[in-house]
Amino acid sequence: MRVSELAKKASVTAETVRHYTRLGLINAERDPNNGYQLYDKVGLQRLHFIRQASELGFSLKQIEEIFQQSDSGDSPCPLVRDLLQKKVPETKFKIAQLQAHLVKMEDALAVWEGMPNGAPDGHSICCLIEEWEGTK
Amino acid sequence: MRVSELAKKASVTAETVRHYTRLGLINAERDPNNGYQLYDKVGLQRLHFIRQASELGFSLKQIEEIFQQSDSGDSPCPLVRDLLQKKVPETKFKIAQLQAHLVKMEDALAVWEGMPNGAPDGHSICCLIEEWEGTK
DNA sequence: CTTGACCTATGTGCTACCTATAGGTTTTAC
DNA sequence: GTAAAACCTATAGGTAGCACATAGGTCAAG
Repeated sequence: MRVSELAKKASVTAETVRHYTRLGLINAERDPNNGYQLYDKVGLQRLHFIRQASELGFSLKQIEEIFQQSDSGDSPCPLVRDLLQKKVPETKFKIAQLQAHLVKMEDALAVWEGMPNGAPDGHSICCLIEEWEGTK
Repeated sequence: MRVSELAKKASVTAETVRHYTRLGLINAERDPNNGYQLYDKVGLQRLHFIRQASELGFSLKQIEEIFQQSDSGDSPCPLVRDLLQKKVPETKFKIAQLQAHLVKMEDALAVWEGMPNGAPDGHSICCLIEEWEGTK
């Protein structure tokens, strides 16, 4: 099958399929007549896999590593477990950061509630930000 | 003062200062002798502002808009309020997504707890991911 | 035989910088 | 006085994961 057909089956754009193909994550053969990319079942399987793994937060680079493992005959499962276990605390950290971030924003908005809009006087840019000390 | 000195005062790298300068967020004069960038108090003030605003989640593009407002003599404060108010729900959404993400990962790890590492058999890549249907 | 849907490769854009290259300048130390 | 260390410059390319635009070739239907 060709890019569009494969793309539809996995609910992604044809560009995405080409992107993965360029990165070597999916193999394709060339139609000798017109140079079109031709994909098979394995391509579809890999595409599904990529999507699943992406959803779990794996980067395309990590997915490439996983493929390399399995292509070279080793079980990638331990690698996958390992990667995921590292990702959990990372994600927790990101969430904590965003939440701190959110608090800062809501805090700033609350503090600004009673403050006037300063006209630019050549000394300050926006009093709202400059007089906000950062709530730690 | 020169890049490095300015950078130190704001605890950023010299490259970051150059980046902001290239984007036109900070103005610098040239030393006619050697072509070095020379910054003044205003540059430092702007740099501090950029960092504060970044911490609040503003993009450099938005910061540029804020500067344009204040440079053209208008108070940027309403713009700042507006931008921040839009940012709050966006951040909440991102947090929710990451949390859903986290749940997926922990879920997967829990399910995999009792599963064996499949050796690649030419049909599956990593049973852990493939047999994981996505917890919706 | 033309139209429209499909395919190709290449290159650019997005964010906020970081790193590398290759070279000129200034300061410090001996 | 000079040589090394520390500093500066510009340009280009890398990062993640595609989306989009360009310019063109291919193919099925009417």
